[in-house]
Amino acid sequence: MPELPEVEAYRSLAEGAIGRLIDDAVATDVRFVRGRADPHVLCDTLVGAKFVAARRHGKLLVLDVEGGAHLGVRFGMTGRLVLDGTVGVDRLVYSSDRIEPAWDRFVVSFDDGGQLIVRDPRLLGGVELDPDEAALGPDALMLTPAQLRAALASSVAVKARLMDQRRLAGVGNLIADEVLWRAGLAPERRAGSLSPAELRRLHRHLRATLDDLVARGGSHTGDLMPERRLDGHCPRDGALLIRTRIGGRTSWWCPRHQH
DNA sequence: ATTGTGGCCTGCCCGC
DNA sequence: TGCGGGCAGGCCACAA
Repeated sequence: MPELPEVEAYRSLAEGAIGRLIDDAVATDVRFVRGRADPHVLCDTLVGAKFVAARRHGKLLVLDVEGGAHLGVRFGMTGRLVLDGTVGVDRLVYSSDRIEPAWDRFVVSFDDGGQLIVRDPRLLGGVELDPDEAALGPDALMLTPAQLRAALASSVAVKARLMDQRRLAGVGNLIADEVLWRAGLAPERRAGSLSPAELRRLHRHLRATLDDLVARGGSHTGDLMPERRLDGHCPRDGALLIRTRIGGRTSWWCPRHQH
């Protein structure tokens, strides 16, 4: 599902929309428009303007609009970005590869005939005018060791804390499992109980894993991913993986080397 | 303030 | 062959 690597790919794709005159914007399903702004106001803000930048903050894509407005795009777990017919990410776990016109929830048309489309079979994603970026923690890809330590100052399970977008932004369920597996830390560990050495290890693995998965092209390309299933075994030591529920999410981890 | 829980949304897969 | 139930998880509203 779209975690940081997918949204980074979407951001890169969206750079191709910068500087082009927008002559139409349509929210085909009003439920896809989030936040306080009226759908018509949001669309009217775009028409006649241009995007001037494509940024990413965690899993939030922000398209800066000429004149000072910001268009926030969230992808939920099944959302795709399409620019001029090019899909941002080839394969999306848990989503469908079929093409249904009804799944095009938000369509921006340019005067050159091209289109920027947010496609989402389910409506878990959405677009929002001037999203509250301050509510998001520091981006996981730029996180310093001190910021990680601050984000984990809690008695909550370390995995739940890693996925809390207000503490650090960009880590979802699959990447949280992958990072903790690589770092050898049990997801159930209290976040605040990590020793300085463990914090350092986790920080290194977080950065390395994100770089790795961005390069490989998706959050589902982790080494643990193929074994996140019934009867799955640890790719490192062969132990039978444990399945538990942490922070409301299914978690797979190795009881032999994750402590 | 912090933390936990349930609901939203719907394609897909499994068992009957 | 069709059908219904359960599952997937990002995000938000709400409760304690």
